[in-house]
Amino acid sequence: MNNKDIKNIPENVISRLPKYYRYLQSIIAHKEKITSSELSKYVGVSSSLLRHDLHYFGRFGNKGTGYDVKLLYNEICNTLKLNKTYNAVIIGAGSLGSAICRYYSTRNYSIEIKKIFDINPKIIGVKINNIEIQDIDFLQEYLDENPIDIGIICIPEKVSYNICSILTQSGVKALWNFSSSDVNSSDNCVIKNENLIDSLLTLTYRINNE
Amino acid sequence: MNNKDIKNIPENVISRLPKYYRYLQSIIAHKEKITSSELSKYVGVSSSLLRHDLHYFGRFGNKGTGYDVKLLYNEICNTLKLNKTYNAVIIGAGSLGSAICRYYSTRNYSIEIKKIFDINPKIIGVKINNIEIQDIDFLQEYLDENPIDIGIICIPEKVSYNICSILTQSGVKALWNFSSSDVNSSDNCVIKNENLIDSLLTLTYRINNE
DNA sequence: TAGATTGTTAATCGATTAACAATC
DNA sequence: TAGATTGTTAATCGATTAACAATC
Repeated sequence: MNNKDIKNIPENVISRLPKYYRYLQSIIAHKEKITSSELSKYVGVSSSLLRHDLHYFGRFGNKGTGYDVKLLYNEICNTLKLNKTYNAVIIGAGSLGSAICRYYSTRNYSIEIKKIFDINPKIIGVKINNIEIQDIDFLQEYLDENPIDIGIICIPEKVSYNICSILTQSGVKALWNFSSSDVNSSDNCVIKNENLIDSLLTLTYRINNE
Repeated sequence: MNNKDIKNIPENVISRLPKYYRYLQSIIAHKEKITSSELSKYVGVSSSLLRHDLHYFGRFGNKGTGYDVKLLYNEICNTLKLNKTYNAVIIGAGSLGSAICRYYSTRNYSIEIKKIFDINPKIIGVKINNIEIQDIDFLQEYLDENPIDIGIICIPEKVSYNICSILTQSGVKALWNFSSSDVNSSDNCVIKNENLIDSLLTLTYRINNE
């Protein structure tokens, strides 16, 4: 397997890697080996699919005995590129923005929240877990001087379009969008729309039909 | 198409309906007709897929002219069962629980947040958008007396397992789980795991490989 | 060695796209 | 009527599962 093929890996495969990763993380301290059927059971996929997924990236197991937990954990870590730190800013210090700020600033998940930006003068200067809320008017200036990888959008849909343009045009590599209107994908920026309303609406369907 | 077939509709189809629904909602006041190719463009699918999706539920269009916006909106509304109100409780009044409470109590999305439960005595009795925070010790009692459809889990993974059992055994029909450990699916309860860490970890992969 | 489990290909299953007859 | 667009089936594409040789 060489790097040229990396681009062709299906989204579905990528989306399962964090599940494997998190389970391995949770057992790494007290378990040395794990088989594909054990690991797959915890994640809720077939062992065949798990092995098929890993096969995109290399050969990490031992025939007969399974996988070394530490080794497989590190391999998935490398694959997901979690060895470096990603700088992020949150746009919007409302309750959702604050919640996400608290969530990630207290965990160690290779993302570092550098600033929160908001439009409300009353809260500018306030700190959330030692991260300062700054005036949104200084966003452009801040981005010009600081390399930011990820923009986390927690503002209403009506104002999010302009802000997203500023972010993508300033070289931000990914947008994680919690506003209720989807951001269209663009060539130079990875977009992940996290629409909580859509998610809830499928729940109401399933309540009635399962 | 008869109701017996309803159970066999693919998840993928269901997950696109809210996207159609939201776009129709946004134009319902100023647009009367829409074609499959217009609507599909906004949602980011092919027109063929859109028509194929709708075909699972019936025939709502007019050959030659497309779909009546109001009519299609209402049909999707019916399909997703959004005509009734779903009672919900939030477990955990931390920043994420509070954020979700504010989000849904100020919007009109067929879900009604009835109570928030928390373990912290300092905030019990406090109201968020007129919804009271109540002692988690009274959860069982509350559920015995009030029919709740949806439980929204915003507490750490370590305590979420017990709470989820209480909820499912008390007849709650769906769990919307924001804790960082997945809840396993069960026969009598619809589970939707909304793992924000997994979502972020796929973003780091895509930043490096797209 | 015997037993177990991976890595890998082929078979199956399901989802999307293409095509076009029906018809407004 | 002529043009446009749906509804619907068949064709294609992609994802999952099954199977088993390789081998620890």
